[in-house]
Amino acid sequence: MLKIYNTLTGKKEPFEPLVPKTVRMYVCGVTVYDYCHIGHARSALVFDVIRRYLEHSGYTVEFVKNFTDVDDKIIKRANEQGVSCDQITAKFIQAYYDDIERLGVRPASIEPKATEHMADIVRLTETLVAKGLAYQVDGDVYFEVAKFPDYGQLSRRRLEDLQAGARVDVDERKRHPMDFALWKSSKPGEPSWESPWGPGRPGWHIECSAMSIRHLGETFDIHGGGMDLIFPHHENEIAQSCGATGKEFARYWIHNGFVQINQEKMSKSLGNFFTIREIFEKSEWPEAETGEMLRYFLLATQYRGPLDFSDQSLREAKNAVDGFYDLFMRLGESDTRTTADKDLALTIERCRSAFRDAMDDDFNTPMAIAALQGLRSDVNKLLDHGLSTEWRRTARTEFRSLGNCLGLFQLDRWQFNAPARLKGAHRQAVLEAERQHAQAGKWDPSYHELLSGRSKLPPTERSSAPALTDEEIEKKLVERNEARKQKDFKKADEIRHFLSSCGIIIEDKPNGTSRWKR
RNA sequence: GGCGCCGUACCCAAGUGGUAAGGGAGCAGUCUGCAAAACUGCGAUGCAGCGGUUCGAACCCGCUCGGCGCCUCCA
Repeated sequence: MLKIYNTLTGKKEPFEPLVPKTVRMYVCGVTVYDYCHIGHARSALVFDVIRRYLEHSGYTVEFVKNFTDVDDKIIKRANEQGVSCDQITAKFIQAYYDDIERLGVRPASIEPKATEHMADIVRLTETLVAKGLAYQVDGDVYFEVAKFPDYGQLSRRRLEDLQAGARVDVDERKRHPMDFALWKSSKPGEPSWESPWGPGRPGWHIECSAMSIRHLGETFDIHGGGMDLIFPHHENEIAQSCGATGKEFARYWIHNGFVQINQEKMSKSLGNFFTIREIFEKSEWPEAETGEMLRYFLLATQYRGPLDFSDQSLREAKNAVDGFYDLFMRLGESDTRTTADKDLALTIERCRSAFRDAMDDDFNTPMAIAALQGLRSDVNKLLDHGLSTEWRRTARTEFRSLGNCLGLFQLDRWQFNAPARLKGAHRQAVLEAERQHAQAGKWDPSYHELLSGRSKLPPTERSSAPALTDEEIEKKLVERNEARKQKDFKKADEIRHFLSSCGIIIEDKPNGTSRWKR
């Protein structure tokens, strides 16, 4: 039984959708005026995983995630850059897709834009005015919070506690300081739409009410977003939507915690800000591996808690994922032994059950990952005892299936954290091999720093090392194993060190053959 | 001033009343020509501190300390 922590009640509650087997879910996407940072990534990822798990659990998920493409910040940005609002929003919507795709976030079922729902927005505003919950002042329309008795239920605030005007000047025309704009008259040069109150544009919150009601109905199951949206955004959405329809709006409210840097919220004013594309640009690993590493990192913390971002945590995540792909490599090899075959089914069943328990408990991804780690360890043991090719395939399939809920373990090839794994005498030998290559002018010696333990995400210098093709590597491997057979270990080691200095790790198998990895 | 969150081993991180999951890093060992992988073992008598409730508390209550967020735009 799935339980979800509901912000509205402050409790974990059993989840029962309004319509059996179907979940209708709305998530506040982004306001498109800038590149996405890791915080946006976390939010997108959290709800992507929730959606995936609901589907895995047998639900059909109608998942709506919006773009807010009319907004003060967009107008401001457009004016700064001397371009139109459309140009700004088009650019950053595309950037959003680019970034989020690299993280393996699946597109929502419907991704509506505010600008495409003006009729809905105007109609909703008219309804609120007609019901006496909103009033017009000049060309603006405000929602009157005092007319909505439940105002503050989501954020657990009383109207009297809200010290409006403490940090910003109160508009004298408003009846209550907390009244908020549904419709704003537009100044010359600003984007505007016709309305009964004159040309204008929607306020910040109304578009989400309009779009969610349009695509999911007046009452739906899940509404989500970042913690910071609880107030005022979601509070106001509830007031508008319930006020207009007289019905319950969203039934379960889910909010994800912040990404922090050194215990502080990321923000532009603090300058502690990482965009998604920045992470990819700085990563020393290929795109797919970087995406999965980031994903693992973001899911290794429960979605409601704060999450501190650091290079070290990111590297730890990479190492952890490497461990899984080490296993997948073994699972890809054939074996005729069958000793452990009979135990695999039970092992898998245990993991499935633990995984389900974890995810059912308010999407506890760290616990779910622990279950997968358990399976990794168990399967490695079975592999030592002897697992047939067929059952190896079964095990790999299981990792794919469960991993798919988290968006992990879908890759066929994986580039390992090779240089970081080298230790001791071997590392010295590799450094020496590399030094010789550098002297011979083969590649940039700055690669040294990569090998000798760097602490920051380095600029990608790997590209300056000789890139060997698979065929070249295979050829070297044959050469080396021939040497080993002849007991010419000096030559064998030279080849090993050469390959290591190119970022290739060789692992010898008991039968005299070897596997390699990047 | 109001509302709320966080503090668990070297690091990350579960656990929210029944006697501290998991991972990463580290150390030791098995295996191995070397190396890597894998496996085995080690690692918090204690969960910021102090009180209280309880047969029993990391979990409940109170206070204190430290850090953070929201109340203006923000994932």
